[in-house]
Amino acid sequence: MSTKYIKPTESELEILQVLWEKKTASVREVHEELSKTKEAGYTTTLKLMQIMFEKGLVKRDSSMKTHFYQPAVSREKTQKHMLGKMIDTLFGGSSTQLVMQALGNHNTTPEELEEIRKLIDNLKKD
Amino acid sequence: MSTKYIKPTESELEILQVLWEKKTASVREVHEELSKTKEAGYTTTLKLMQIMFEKGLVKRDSSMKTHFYQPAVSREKTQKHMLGKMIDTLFGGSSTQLVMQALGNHNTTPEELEEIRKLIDNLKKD
DNA sequence: ATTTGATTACGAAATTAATCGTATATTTAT
DNA sequence: ATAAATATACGATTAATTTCGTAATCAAAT
Repeated sequence: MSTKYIKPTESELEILQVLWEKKTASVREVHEELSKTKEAGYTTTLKLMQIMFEKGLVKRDSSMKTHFYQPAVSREKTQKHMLGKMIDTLFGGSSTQLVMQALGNHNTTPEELEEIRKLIDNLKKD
Repeated sequence: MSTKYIKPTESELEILQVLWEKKTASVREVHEELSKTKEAGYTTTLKLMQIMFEKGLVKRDSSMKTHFYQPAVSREKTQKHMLGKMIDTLFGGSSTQLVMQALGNHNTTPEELEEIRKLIDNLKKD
């Protein structure tokens, strides 16, 4: 049952992001959301979501006139894949380098730092 | 002097990776390196590097028959951009989430963990 | 019933990215 | 000098992604 990984394209990721957030949404809703930051026609969003359905990136309930879509791939799994790829192609395989870069450049609150430190302590136990 | 950021494509990134590593290289050298993991013709690599030159992603010395190429964008700046984008579109804007995911999924040696911990301690001081 | 509005389906154009073949030039070896 | 090997230039093709127009369908309002 090795469902092979389907790599979402740039635009598909934007749509997935909305779906991960809303859990369920119509094309209209997704489109409204995307329109906040992007310029594109309604049918473009529709078409993309139809393609995503064919690819198996989203599920949909088409029992009503307005179809409702849900993500069919988890955010976590997608994160993991893309992170891995990024570590490979941009950080020479070193996740540490990535972590250092991420922590260094983006501001993180002391609370978050503490959380990460706890995780490190836990990892060290193995 | 705001040189606008040029986003490398997937293939361009692979080439940049080689150049960042080697500092300077001919098309042949880059191609050999890519061939270890990828199947593509020599002229494909050549063409890509020519396009990258036009875009300003690489510099080149064409005073000899064999041209020598160098990266024209820094690894750090590229990492920063792509990381930022990824944090936005995939981790809901939380760099902490990305760090946790990276540390959790990819195996990191105790030494590296220690290094990260030190960084965290330093960041906390501010 | 008929019109109006919203929705999906679908094909095709437009754009961007990647691949490759062929011509031409340059260097090296014979 | 000539042939062989190696480079670049460049156009063309293919492939992948994104965009959109138009028709068909359905629901709601008149």
